[in-house]
Amino acid sequence: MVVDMTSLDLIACCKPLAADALTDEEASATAALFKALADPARVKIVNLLATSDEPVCACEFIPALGLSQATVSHHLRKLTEAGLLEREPRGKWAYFSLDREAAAELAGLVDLPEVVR
Amino acid sequence: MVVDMTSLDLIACCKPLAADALTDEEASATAALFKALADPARVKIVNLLATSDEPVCACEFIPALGLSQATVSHHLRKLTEAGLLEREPRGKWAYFSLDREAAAELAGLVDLPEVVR
DNA sequence: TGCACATATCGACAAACATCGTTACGATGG
DNA sequence: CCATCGTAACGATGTTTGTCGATATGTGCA
Repeated sequence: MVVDMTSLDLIACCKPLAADALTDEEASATAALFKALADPARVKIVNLLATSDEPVCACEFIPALGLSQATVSHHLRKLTEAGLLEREPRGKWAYFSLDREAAAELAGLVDLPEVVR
Repeated sequence: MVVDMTSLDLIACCKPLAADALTDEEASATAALFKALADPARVKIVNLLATSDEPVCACEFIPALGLSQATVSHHLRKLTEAGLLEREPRGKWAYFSLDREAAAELAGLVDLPEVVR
């Protein structure tokens, strides 16, 4: 996208923005985290895990969410890939728990007050 | 999806989940907020606004994001609809600023420590 | 009034996504 | 070893979403 910059007379409406803006990579990484939570089913999963002090069996989410086993597995995968969940196999069951560190990182992201200077 | 429930011997792997789970409406509302931020361009917009103590002209975002005017307008609309941005027309320009109240609400959402009990 | 400009909206298109039935993988228990 | 059961992966399908060019709307200015 090449723009004709031969004249400078188009700068009229406002002052330059902050110089320390997010890079493409930072913005994409942040968006990926939010994307992992951008679904009601995944919000419920995180909520259920946040209110449980013990890992939760995958089978619990199926009735709790009212979705098929395949769909629940899909959502658990998305959250795990995003780093928000930890997966712990126990025999033939899979137990999931919140990655508290990732949750803290997420909390730091939206903690704007410090960013506001 | 009708399941044969004539016997109860399938309850074996874990204990019941917390009773105070999110409702469908709560989960959807929360997901909608995250969905608004689930895009790198929108993350950048919020970041730029968070680091500016004054409203920012819409035209600033076009070079900052490297996207077309139509696309930038689309993203600003999404964020505004989600309640995260405030739109203020000034003559033929449109100025945007962060809705600090909505940002605080978002911060409260991911502030898990209290939910962890 | 009419032109120039900033922004919003429309229509279209490709990519990503949620959902599910089915199948494959692994572990348990007889 | 075989049958069973829980979970993950595959393939398909309908929906949503990001992107852009073109057009419409609306404002300021000569």
